[in-house]
Amino acid sequence: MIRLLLADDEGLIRGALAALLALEPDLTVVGEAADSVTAVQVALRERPDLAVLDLEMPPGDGLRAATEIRSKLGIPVVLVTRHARPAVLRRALAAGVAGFVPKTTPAARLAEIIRTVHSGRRYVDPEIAASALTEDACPLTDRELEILAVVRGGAPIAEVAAAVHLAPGTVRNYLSAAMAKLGADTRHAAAHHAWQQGWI
Amino acid sequence: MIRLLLADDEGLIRGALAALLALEPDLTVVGEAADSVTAVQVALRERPDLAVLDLEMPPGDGLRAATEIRSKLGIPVVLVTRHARPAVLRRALAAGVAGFVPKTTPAARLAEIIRTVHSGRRYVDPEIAASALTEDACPLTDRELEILAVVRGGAPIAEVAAAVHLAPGTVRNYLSAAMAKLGADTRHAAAHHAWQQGWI
DNA sequence: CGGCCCGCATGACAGATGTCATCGATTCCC
DNA sequence: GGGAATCGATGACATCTGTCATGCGGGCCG
Repeated sequence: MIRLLLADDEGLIRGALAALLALEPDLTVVGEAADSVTAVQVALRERPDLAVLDLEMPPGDGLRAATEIRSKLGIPVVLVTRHARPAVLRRALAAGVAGFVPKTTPAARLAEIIRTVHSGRRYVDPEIAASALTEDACPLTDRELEILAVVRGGAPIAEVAAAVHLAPGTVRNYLSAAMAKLGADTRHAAAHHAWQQGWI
Repeated sequence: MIRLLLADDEGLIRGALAALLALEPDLTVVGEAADSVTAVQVALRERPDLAVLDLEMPPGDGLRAATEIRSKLGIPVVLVTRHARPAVLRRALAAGVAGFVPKTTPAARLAEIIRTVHSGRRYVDPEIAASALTEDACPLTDRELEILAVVRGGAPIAEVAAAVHLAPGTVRNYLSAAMAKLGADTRHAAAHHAWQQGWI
């Protein structure tokens, strides 16, 4: 019997996934959580064999919870996400996640994936993995990404500069470089693009 | 026995919801679809008693499918959405949707809601309904919304003007008005805000 | 009819933004 | 130590953007 922790901020989805997994005789959900902080707490209390986490989960994201659960309990983590892009996959694997499942995956496959991961192997969505190998990596530097992340909310440059502790002129330089690399006309278009690619 | 159509573009969610609903003895899923066009086709073929549709579903959105299914089959539609804001609720109700369920709803409630709607009554998430009554309506005009929708992708003003067939100066005027109403510093912040509120 | 409001457009102007050349400080490597 | 590379910053300049005042035409209502 594989004991699972299930975390997703959307109650309907969390409950539906629980119902789906309850159909499997060898799986049992021993804990649920609606945010990443609770997820870690419940994991420490229930000591599940494996954790299934939604990536899009406040506060921050599920990746932090995944890292923490892995370091504190040493159990494998399966990450479920709607935003399945190569860059996201890279970050997830870097964080030591054992399973990477887009929400477009057929529901019937989830149980097998969980068993695969529980047995010590890894599972990565083949389509995303293929893209990750063929697609170019993100051409942006860390600073450029950091700045674009702030820009995404629509903030004017002065605010961005304050947020990242840089001079406004410097921010404009970084944005100029990022826009050139991305072929974007405005910093907002660049931020939009970077987000769609999963870079920020 | 209530015969259901289930449409959601995310296979994992669709399958999980099917598993959840299959637990109820009086509910049966007779058709599934992964996009709004297929949803209408399947509905016409299977003639379900009720349709459960995800709002965020390509192409366009689930609202179009909801309207079409209602007009062609006359059956009640339950709309499930992640983006539950008062403005979205208003649009859904205007389209004749009988049930409005945020994805944060506890999973256990979905079956009751479906029964309620099937019996001819309506169900609207109480929290969203309360906000819809107390919150101010959208202060933006149709043109302002149309323009903000184009702006959201990060396009420069010239492109926006071309997209909506207006002079660039006029676009700036509309944006200026919208930004004033929304208290935003830039058109991008305004577009971001309008989207968060579900206005575009 | 005449006034009035509204949608659309224009022009002018200040301030924000994108581009570019350059410079100081730090680090790394030979 | 010298030199190259990198990061952060500055200043100048052309453009783009946001604001405001204004004008034109078409409905609407008294």
